Amino acid sequence: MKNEKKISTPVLRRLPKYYRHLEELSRNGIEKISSKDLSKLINVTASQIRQDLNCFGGFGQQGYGYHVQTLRDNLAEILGVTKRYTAIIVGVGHLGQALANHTTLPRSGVDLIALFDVSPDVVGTEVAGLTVKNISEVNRFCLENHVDVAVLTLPKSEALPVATVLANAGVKGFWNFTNTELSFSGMNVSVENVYMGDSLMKLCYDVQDS
Amino acid sequence: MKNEKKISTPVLRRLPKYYRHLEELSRNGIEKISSKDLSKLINVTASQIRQDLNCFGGFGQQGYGYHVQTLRDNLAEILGVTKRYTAIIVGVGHLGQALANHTTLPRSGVDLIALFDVSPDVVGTEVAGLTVKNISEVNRFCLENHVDVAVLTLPKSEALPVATVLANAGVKGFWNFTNTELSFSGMNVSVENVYMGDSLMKLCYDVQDS
DNA sequence: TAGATTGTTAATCGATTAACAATC
DNA sequence: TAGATTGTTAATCGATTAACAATC
Repeated sequence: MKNEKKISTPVLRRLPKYYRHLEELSRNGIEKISSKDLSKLINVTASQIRQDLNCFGGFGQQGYGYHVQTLRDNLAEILGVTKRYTAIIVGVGHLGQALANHTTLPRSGVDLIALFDVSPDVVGTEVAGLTVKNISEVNRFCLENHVDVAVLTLPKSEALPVATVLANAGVKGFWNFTNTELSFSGMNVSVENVYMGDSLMKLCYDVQDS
Repeated sequence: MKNEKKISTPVLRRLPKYYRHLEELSRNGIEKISSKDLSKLINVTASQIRQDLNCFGGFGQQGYGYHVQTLRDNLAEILGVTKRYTAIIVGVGHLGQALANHTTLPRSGVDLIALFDVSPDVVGTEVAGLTVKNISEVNRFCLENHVDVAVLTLPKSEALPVATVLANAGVKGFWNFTNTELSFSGMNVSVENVYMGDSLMKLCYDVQDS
């Protein structure tokens, strides 16, 4: 749908960061910013910022810099944050509940429309304004409703079987907190893994001999 | 304290992944594995696995492969997972509570010893077996107790000021969930940022035109 | 016009992959 | 010994940085 030039992952991973900072600048009423000033602010070289942004076209103006609001809006557009997505959370433990109540989902344009769990202790309770459904209903739910994204916050062992069901029922993206390598051969499904434990281990490594 | 050869970040970031999989292999009673087989399992080239591991010394054996348990133990040692760390959580909202109750901390050898918050609704309540303390006590607490790591799950605006206090009180590592660029000039403090929102945006990007 | 700063090309750097000799 | 697979060097690839001409 967009510019057919393939964007590299490193570039893509930096876009949200740019967007975050531009949002803040915009909120603070800053009108323009040069790649040099932005560079200082976010710890990325000016050269890289310009290089990255130019993957998507010339958003700046020579001799002036970048118009903050315009650039922010363009990034929002590119990232697809302006679109609406629907999501379900599968596994309503502590983490699932936290994400249900967090601002992260809505801030990316993602509407939470249902939560699922196995445990009778949780099913039927209300979380983030929604009644938690039984996992047994998840397949039908996804077939009957358009679900873009599934947030996987369930036990490791259940991750792959459940995700397979969901992918077959039309779910296009998985936000995966289960520390499992998911793979859907040739199914045009996106997976974004969040390995919180890995991040903590890296921190422990850094801390241990300091 | 360890081999002085500086290890590159990309390598370091893969180690937890290796460790995770070796743990699982070990749990499943697998005794040996070749870089080739491991490669298939975790989606990293065999060449890279060997290259990475050799940063730390020869853990394998020609013609045989790697002894799973030995390699796992070595990685645990390198990552520092066998050591004990103490941690506090600052900001006991949904995410803070989730992390307090999660297995992530203990699995890296991190003991949660205190939680802090500002809100009178939360202070004094019990979370994960600990009574939430008032944030006003955090400075003294860190001076009086050895605190290795602070988990930052508080509002963005409070992140930097609070972290500065903590760093001055001897905290060596920050597991930062606040979407803020923390920086401590020349203070030998490690920061590990978890940008969950960025990850979700990347997912939205991938999903949008599929 | 002069100054600033982009867009973009070229140079550098580092990370990944390939290849193979060493060796179990 | 022959087969397998590592440890390690060399080749490739890609990403980052530097430089500068274009231009506002």
